[in-house]
Amino acid sequence: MEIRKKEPAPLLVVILGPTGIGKTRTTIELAKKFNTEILSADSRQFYRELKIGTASPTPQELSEARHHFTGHISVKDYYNASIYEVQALELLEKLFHKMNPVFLTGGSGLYIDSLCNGIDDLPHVDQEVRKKLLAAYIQKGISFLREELLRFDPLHYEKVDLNNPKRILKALEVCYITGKPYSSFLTQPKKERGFSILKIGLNMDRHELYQRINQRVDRMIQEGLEAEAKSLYAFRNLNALNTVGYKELFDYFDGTISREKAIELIKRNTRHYAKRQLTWFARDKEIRWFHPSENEGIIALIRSHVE
RNA sequence: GGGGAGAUACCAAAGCGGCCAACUGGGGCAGACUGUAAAUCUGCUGGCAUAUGCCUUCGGAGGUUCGAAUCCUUCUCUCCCCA
Repeated sequence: MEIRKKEPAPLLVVILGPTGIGKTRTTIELAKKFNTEILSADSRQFYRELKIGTASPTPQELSEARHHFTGHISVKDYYNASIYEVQALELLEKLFHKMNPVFLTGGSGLYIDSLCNGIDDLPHVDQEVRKKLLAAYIQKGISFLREELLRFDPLHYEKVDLNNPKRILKALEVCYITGKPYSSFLTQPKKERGFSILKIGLNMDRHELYQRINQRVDRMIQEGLEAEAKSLYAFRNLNALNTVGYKELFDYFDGTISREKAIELIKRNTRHYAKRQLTWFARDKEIRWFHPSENEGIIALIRSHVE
């Protein structure tokens, strides 16, 4: 029998890193070089109404390389990492027929992970159940959530952060809907993907990064972030607007804080966010780290993986 | 020139004789995180030590006291009011 040479698996190159590090620019250059396209893994650039404040790729940048998952949904839509996993996987399969590698870039660790490793299947959210739970929490406090969780899912109770209402709320939601413990839906094994993955992390000296972030916020203000936020003020209670760059300006519009204070807070909160991203990425040992200026090294590494 | 208020750790700000290495907030640092994640949550933050602990701090210098960030004297500086 003839042994056929196995088709090499297509490659997904993930360009990740903290906000403001220069992922967009770097990835566009790479996409041009490899004549391919880009998927975004930035949970806020998904929203088409959010442009300036999320540093979404500009029309000019979009014309340089084809992007996916930027502005594909509205702030009014419900979305999560699982939906993203399904959609991104579907798209990737199509793209790999025509090109290789394909780039993925963004800073949302959870979304990157759910595409790379998979995320467990959970029942769909029931808005009614969710509302009731939230109301109960607001009325009775977190101790109520803890008691409920202990009753419905003692296993998960042992593991969750009992100070974090969001975590408990999510778990209870699933318990209520299915009548089964939330933890029973959590199956550790990593999902197999039909492509290989190369993770490239971009990072630099912390002070340098923070300076870039501060400057970028000033630029956003110059580019009209305030007007953008104003136009979205009506949606301020939506989760998608619970976003750095918008929530602070909403407070300013309310008269709670000064304009200067709002800008200062945007800078600080962006810095905090960048740190959280770095903490998330730090535990992923597969990431190969580079300074954004190390183009040659990055290209060489990708080449060696594409063959 | 006269009168008053104050100087506390990176910043702001409590403490006003022992329970103070010093409340609290901010900032900074570190961390957790399987679903609206740019969200949500946690810890540390004078130095050394795994820790009991030890060492150096509350503008400077003296003093009172068993014991001071806290009381007294004095010096320096800041702020406010009247000239």
